[in-house]
Amino acid sequence: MLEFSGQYNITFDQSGRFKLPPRILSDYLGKGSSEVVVYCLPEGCLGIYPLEVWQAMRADALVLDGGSMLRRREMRRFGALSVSVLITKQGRLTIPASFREVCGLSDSQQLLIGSEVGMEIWNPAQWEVELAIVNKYSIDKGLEELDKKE
Amino acid sequence: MLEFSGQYNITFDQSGRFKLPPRILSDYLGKGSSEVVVYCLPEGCLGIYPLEVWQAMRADALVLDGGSMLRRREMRRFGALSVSVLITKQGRLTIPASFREVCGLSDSQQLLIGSEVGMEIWNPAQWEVELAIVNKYSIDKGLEELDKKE
DNA sequence: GTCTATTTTGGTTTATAATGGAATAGGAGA
DNA sequence: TCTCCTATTCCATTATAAACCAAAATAGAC
Repeated sequence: MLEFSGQYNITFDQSGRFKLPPRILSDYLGKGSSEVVVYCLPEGCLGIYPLEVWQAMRADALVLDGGSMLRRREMRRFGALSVSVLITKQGRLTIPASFREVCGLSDSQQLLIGSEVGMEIWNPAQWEVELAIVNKYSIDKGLEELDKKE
Repeated sequence: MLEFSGQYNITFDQSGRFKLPPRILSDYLGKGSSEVVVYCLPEGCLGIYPLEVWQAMRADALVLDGGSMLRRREMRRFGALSVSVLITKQGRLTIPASFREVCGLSDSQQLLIGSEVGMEIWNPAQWEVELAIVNKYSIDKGLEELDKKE
């Protein structure tokens, strides 16, 4: 069974909550905790990761050396752009308003997109753009491979 | 549960006090003390750190050897630009007027930004600039990764 | 040194927002 | 058609934030 896959329409209510699709809900709960981390990705979407997945991402990015200001910026990036939230008994998730705004997710209708290790929330219009980029990347790669063979 | 993370709007009252969001309040109190250190950062914001965190920062930054004048300057920097304050029973924090002025935080509406080991108070306009810097850094890093793969 | 005015501090109240839960309605599958 | 699952809406409770007020402390004038 594939985890954290597929595309879903989600609807935010007035309080900034949405309901997780049942299948995705069990993907998260299957990790043993109802705590997930919401993280603003530079691509312009929100990542929703199980705590342990996020901790691994964080560890990868950690800057050990560098001046104190660089170090602070790194901590600021993760501190400011991530927050942990709990999935309620009814499978609802509340995304803080500031996080939605930063990523252009103020409308109530958004997309929930699987990314294998977690889900991402995308503005439908921005998702179109991203999908085009992703496709173009694979097509270019394919052409490149062809060129090399010839 | 992630500590000292997220973004919040805060409002200073006429006495220069603001209320800590409940979650952030418990992050500070969880360190065992209601004493925190306010420190002017060169980025143009105010850092609010648990006492022990600030002591570690200070120890890292302090130049141990070097001429006595250099040493005095270091100590002067920490002395002049930091002050300890107490969180009240009601979760309020008073920032001395001089500290707010130095960092351009005279308006009543400001931002409280997580930095993993403490919080920072930012002027909303300045935060926009900083966020752009932080994002550019991660995007550049992402492009770099793509380049390496090709 | 005492009195007064002003600022600061702590607390209370009230309005607003967030949360949790339940009920209803819609759809899919048997 | 019936049943079960899911989605959406609504409501009640709780929590939070802003404003307000009173007491205390500080500073200044006389």
